[in-house]
Amino acid sequence: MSRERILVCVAWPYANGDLHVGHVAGAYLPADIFARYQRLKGNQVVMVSGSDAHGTPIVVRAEKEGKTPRQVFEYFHARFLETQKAIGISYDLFTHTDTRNHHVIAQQMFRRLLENGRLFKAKQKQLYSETQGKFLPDRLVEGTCPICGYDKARGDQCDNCGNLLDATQLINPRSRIDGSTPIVRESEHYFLDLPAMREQLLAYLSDKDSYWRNTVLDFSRHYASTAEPRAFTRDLTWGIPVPLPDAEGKCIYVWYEALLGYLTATVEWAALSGQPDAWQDFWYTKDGQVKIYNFIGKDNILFHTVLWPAVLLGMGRLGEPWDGGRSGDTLRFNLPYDVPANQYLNLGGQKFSKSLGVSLDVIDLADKYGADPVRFYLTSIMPENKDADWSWSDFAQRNNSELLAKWGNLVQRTLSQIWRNFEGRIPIPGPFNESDQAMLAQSETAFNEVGESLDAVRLREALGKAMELATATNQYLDREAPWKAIKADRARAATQLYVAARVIDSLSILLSPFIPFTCEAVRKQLGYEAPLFGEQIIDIVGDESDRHSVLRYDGRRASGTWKPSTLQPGQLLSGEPKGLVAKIELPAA
RNA sequence: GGUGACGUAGCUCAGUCGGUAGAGCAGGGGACUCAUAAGCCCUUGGUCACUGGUUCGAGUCCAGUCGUCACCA
Repeated sequence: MSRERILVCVAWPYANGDLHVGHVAGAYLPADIFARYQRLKGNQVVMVSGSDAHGTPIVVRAEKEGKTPRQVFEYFHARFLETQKAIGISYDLFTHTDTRNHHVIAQQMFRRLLENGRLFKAKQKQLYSETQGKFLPDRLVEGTCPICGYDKARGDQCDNCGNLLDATQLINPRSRIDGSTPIVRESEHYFLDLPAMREQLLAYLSDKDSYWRNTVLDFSRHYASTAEPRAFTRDLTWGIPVPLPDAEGKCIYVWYEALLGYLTATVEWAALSGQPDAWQDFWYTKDGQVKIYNFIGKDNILFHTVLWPAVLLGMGRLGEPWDGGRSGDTLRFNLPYDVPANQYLNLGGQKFSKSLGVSLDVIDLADKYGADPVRFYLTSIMPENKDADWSWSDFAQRNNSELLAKWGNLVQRTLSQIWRNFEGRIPIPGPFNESDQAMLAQSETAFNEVGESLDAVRLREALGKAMELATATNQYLDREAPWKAIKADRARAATQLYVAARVIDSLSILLSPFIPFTCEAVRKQLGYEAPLFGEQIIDIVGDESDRHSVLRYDGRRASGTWKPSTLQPGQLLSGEPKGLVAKIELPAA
């Protein structure tokens, strides 16, 4: 198997509120499962994301709380780091969009698109506040909805009828800051020339039928074929300034610079790794061995399947300062290989909503129940094809009857017999009979079968296949009954328990992308020293004017490989086996 | 309003090229006892959202209706 390069790009959380399990189920967890699997396969994996630091909602929140936008985003950024570490999302780099690196490259992106004729200037009508002397962002205006008549519609959307609006459509508009009446004024902006790129985009989408999700592809094609120009800049105070002398007060539209984060985070990762050019292996190399995956929620599909490819195509090749002087005219960026977008996770039938208090704090859950029970449940209901719903009783039930009863108990019953009867050492097996061989063979083919589902990013299915092997192992034990054999034929019992332990060893790999903490613990019990995966570290990087905290992955000690167990007879267990998974008892509702 | 997706057992989901529905969990029964009363064996559950159409035959194709969701206007 040749070594592939896999770039796992994960949606950038917007730093104006905490993460909830919906975010985790939708993007971060699937990305992590996939990245862990690819690492086990021996591929070169880089997984990047970061906090989206700019934009109006952060400014609004800051004004409300009497803080600066920077204080707001830094507060949430720090919490994002803790949250994702707690739930075990193994980013190679989780950074943010207010770094010097990101600013520099974002402005370069703008210049490249302009030079390549992909941006053009046009006038746009916007609401302007005379009392404040600035253009008002759409969501800072309210007025009467022209569609339903609701009198508190926001400039971007009416909360009553749900229709999206243009602020200039509002009847009797007023500023949400001071209540004054804004006037309509023209503002000049840059637009991304999507019509000019329709053909190129459709060509990009033309060979995805065999593996893209059907919720993603048709939708994207339709949009690509009809796409109109889209604003690329905004009148904003908190963002990355348009790098032109006549563009005072204008910033790059937050959406685009956040997308660019996939590239800039890879660049930053490379620099932090001491191989400043290594990012090019992922974004430039055209050897057919690079695959870029974008893990996102369904609301972001078009941005990733159409707009981001358009930007990448539009940049064509890179100029200074990040191409190392190596790029030629024919080079262009690699585009996303797959965009396995998930649907939404709801909570008790309701959408997650910070303002309505419909939320589940991830750190809380991880503290209370452990990361793996949460990961296990979220994977088994992962909204791959349709919206899913978090249910507390289902969470407890799946934990107790599947994670604990099937997997945890399998480990416990096997290891405790070994501990008690074989002095805590993996027993030395005799000859394998047909039943033993079938059991071992099943555990070996499971690597292909589970791997096939993981490669196709069908994670629920992959977990299901791995759990089938756990069931088969329980069946093997019941069939063989080593607790009986131990009385009559100790050598036979040794073989049976060896086989079971070896399959458990394999299972600890097969399940590890999903429930890494539990699997690491099993391996420790089995007597292994080296961990399967590396460690996540919260780190402070950058020089004085660019200091920022990030989440990194240190994979130096990682030893896991996606291969069947070769468990050594005689290996000493680490101690008396004790339960891996706690039972979840919910208070009666 | 436009585009697209989804709606299958109490719950979570499979159903490939159309041939009167499957799994796991829950529920019911049983034999065992190594194990966190877990595991194993057997088993009860479905007008496949609705209405029409094509077909010898449709969960599976077509049209429409309803419901849910996302994006776009």
